[in-house]
Amino acid sequence: MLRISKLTDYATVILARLAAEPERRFTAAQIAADTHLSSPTVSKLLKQLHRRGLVSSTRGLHGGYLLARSAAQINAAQILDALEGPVALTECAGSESHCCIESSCLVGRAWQRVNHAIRRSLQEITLMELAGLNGPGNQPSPLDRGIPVALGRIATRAPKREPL
Amino acid sequence: MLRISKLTDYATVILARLAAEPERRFTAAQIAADTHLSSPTVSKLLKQLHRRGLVSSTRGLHGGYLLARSAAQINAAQILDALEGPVALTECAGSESHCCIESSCLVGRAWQRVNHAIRRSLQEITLMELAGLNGPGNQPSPLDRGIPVALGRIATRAPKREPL
DNA sequence: CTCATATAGTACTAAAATAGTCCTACTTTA
DNA sequence: TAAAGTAGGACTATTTTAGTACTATATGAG
Repeated sequence: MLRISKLTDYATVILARLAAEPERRFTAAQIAADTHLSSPTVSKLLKQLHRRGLVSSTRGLHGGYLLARSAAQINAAQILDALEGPVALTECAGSESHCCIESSCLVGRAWQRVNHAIRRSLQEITLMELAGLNGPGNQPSPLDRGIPVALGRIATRAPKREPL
Repeated sequence: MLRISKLTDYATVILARLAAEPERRFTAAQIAADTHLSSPTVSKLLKQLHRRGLVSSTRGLHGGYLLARSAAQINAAQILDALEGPVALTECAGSESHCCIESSCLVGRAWQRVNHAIRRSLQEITLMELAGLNGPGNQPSPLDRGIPVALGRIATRAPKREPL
C-alpha cells in the first residue's frame, strides 16, 4: 500500500552496516561485499548519502565512508528525504484549480495531514533502531510514545495540495 | 518520500463525492463531471471499488453507484488496500537468504514494524474525515489518540521480510 | 613525481510500474 | 426492443525506478 523504493531500502541497509562499526572506514566495495548489493549501486547511494550529509567521505588511498554522526542522531525521515526528496503522499503540483474540485482538494488536505503524522512517526525512528542496535538492555523504543494525528475538521476553503 | 498512486488519490476523491450525498445514486459520468476526472478513469476506479466492496452498484437504466456503507465505516487503510493491494513498504519477496545479509534483514524487520504502525494509523482515519465531513460540531478526531509504534529490540535471527 | 586506489559526478540504458484509453458484453427499465 | 447504464478485459503510452558505464578528481605511498 505504501512503498519506499528499493534504493531507499538499500540505503538503509548500507547505513546499518556503517552503524554496526562506527569507527571503521568502509570502502564502497567493502560495503557491497558485506551487503550483497552491486558495487555501482552502493557507490551511487553512498554518494547521494554524502551529498545529503548522512555520511562523511575521504578520498584517495585508504579513503572510504563513515557515518557523519552517530546512529542515534540519524532518523528514518532523514534517510527517506535524502533518497527520495520531499515528496508527499499526494502531489497536486503547482496550480490548485485545474486539478480537482473543492471537495477533492479537501481530501488532499486530509492526506497532507496524514502525511505529516507519518513523517513525525518516521522522525522518531533512529538508525540505531533500524539497524537493531538498541544494545543488550532491551530498553523500550522512544516510539512507544503515541503519535497524535490530529485530523480534525478541515477548512472550507480549498487549500493547495502541496508537497511536504 | 512516501507515496500513494494517483489512482488511489482519485479514488478517495470519488469516494468523498459519494460520501457528500449518501442517499444519491451517481452515474460514473456524473462523478467524472463533478470531480473533473476523465470518465474512463472514474469508471475503472468505481469498478475496482465495487469489486472490493466499498461501493454498491446498480446496473441498467437509472443505475449508478452508492457507498456500500456509511462514510464513518470506511477507513483509509481499506481504500489503500482496495486500490493497491496488501503491498508493504519493502518487498523482500520469497526467499530470505539471497537478498541480503542478516543485519540487512533486521533492517527489513524494522521497516515492517513501521509499516504496521502506519497502517494502524490509517485505519483510524475514516472516509468522513478524509472528505471533511466531520459535521459542524468540529469534534476532535479519533486520531488525537496516540499511535504506539513499538519498535523495540529486534530478534537476532534474521526474519523474512514479508509483505504486510 | 608518478602510480594505484579511492570517491565524485554525469550520462545513458533497460525494465517495471503506472496511468489512461478503447472496445465488447451484460443488465435493467421505459 | 432500444437506450442508458455498469462489468470486464486488452492494449498503449508515459513515467519512474534500477542499474551500468565512463570520466574526472583527490590522496597517499613509493
